[in-house]
Amino acid sequence: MEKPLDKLFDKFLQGQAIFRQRNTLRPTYVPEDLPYRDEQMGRIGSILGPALRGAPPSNILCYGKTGTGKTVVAKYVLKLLVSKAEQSGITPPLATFVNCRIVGTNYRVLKRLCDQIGATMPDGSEVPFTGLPTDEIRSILKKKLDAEPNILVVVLDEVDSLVKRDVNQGNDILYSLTRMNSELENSRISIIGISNDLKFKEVLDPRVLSTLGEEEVIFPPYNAVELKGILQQRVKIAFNEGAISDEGVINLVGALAAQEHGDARRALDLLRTAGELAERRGDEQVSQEHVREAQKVIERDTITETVKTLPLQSKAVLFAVYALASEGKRDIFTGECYNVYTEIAKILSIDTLTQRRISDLISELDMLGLINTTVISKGRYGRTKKIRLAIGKRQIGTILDEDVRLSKISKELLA
DNA sequence: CCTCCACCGGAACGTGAGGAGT
DNA sequence: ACTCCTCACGTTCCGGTGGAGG
Repeated sequence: MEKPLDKLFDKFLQGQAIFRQRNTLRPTYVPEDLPYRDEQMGRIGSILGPALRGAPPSNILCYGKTGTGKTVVAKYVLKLLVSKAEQSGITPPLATFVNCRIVGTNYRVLKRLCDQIGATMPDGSEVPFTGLPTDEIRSILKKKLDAEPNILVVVLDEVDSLVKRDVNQGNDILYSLTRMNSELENSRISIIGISNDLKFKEVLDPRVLSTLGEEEVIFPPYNAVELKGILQQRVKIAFNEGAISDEGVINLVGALAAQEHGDARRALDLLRTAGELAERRGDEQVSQEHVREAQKVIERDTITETVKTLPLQSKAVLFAVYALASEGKRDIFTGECYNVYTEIAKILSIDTLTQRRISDLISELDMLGLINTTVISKGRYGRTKKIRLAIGKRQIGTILDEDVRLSKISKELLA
């Protein structure tokens, strides 16, 4: 126990730790330069450029899957724009950033904007979290903006989640923001919407779309070569020299992430986890072995997370599958699963749902990748779904056991 | 070739919680 | 305080179906 720890601390003392700047591998980090996104940066830059001359830029919609650099490019260009304006002695545009997945409502979006541009209540205090009519906070924002000529650039990250949560409300927010322009005398607002969902446009109100979607910028996924380039760049700043054992490590990370539809965030996450793993073990270098291990860790973590956050009914269904699998059954049919589920529900004293509903829950578990199902016909003996656990029994068992309600019955049932 | 099992999965409807408007 | 909507979650009802066995 003492020895490896001793060794580990020694490493830190000698400054031989693996990381130089771990934070540069986190998704929030904006690097000095962004490879392979010249085209997108160019587009956004040329659209925002007029802001330097005091002219309002068009609104922009950015599309692309997760980890394709949308957010980071937006941040990067804005940062540059602001600093350029400052250098030239021009009032810089007000750059604000709102993540719509976290800040989910009309009011809170406005509140965030007020905070970021320093709009306050008439008495100078901060805008309250709640309690004001939405109209009022809107006019506070307007007043502050119009006090002097400003250009406000609003980045709405993950706008699609806004509309997904509530189509009407989402459209309302966007509509009220775009419309605010015509109510302002001195200032202008321009919006950069960022969306993961390519179909996002379809559910958008046409009035909103016509103003919001003036310009569109597409972010394609990175391919394996590009991912490798990005990794190489980050490795230089994130890790100490020689901390990566060989070229193969980066290639492997790149290849694994490329399989995940070119998600750079995943790639960097994988690299960081691999580094942390190596560090924790007191190894001097990150090897391919660490990367593979890290892949497993990440996978396991996401599975654990999805199972944990499952509603109790779904857990009960999963438990039923697990119980049957533990009895050595490889293939489980809906009927059997339902019977066991009924037992479990009884013991848990929760409502016993109908088979129809359970059938849907089973499909959901399939979508989440926790089980695999195929519809098969057993001829004379009917048509049903063949269910299999998609993950290790051991892992499912331990996670389900963490739920107090289920851990009680696991003994009862297996007895 | 037909039958008929045991479920699939679509559709319409019921219910209660939570928000927005008034 | 009140009504009106919308949603998520469930239920009921039911037509549909691949293929083993007659």
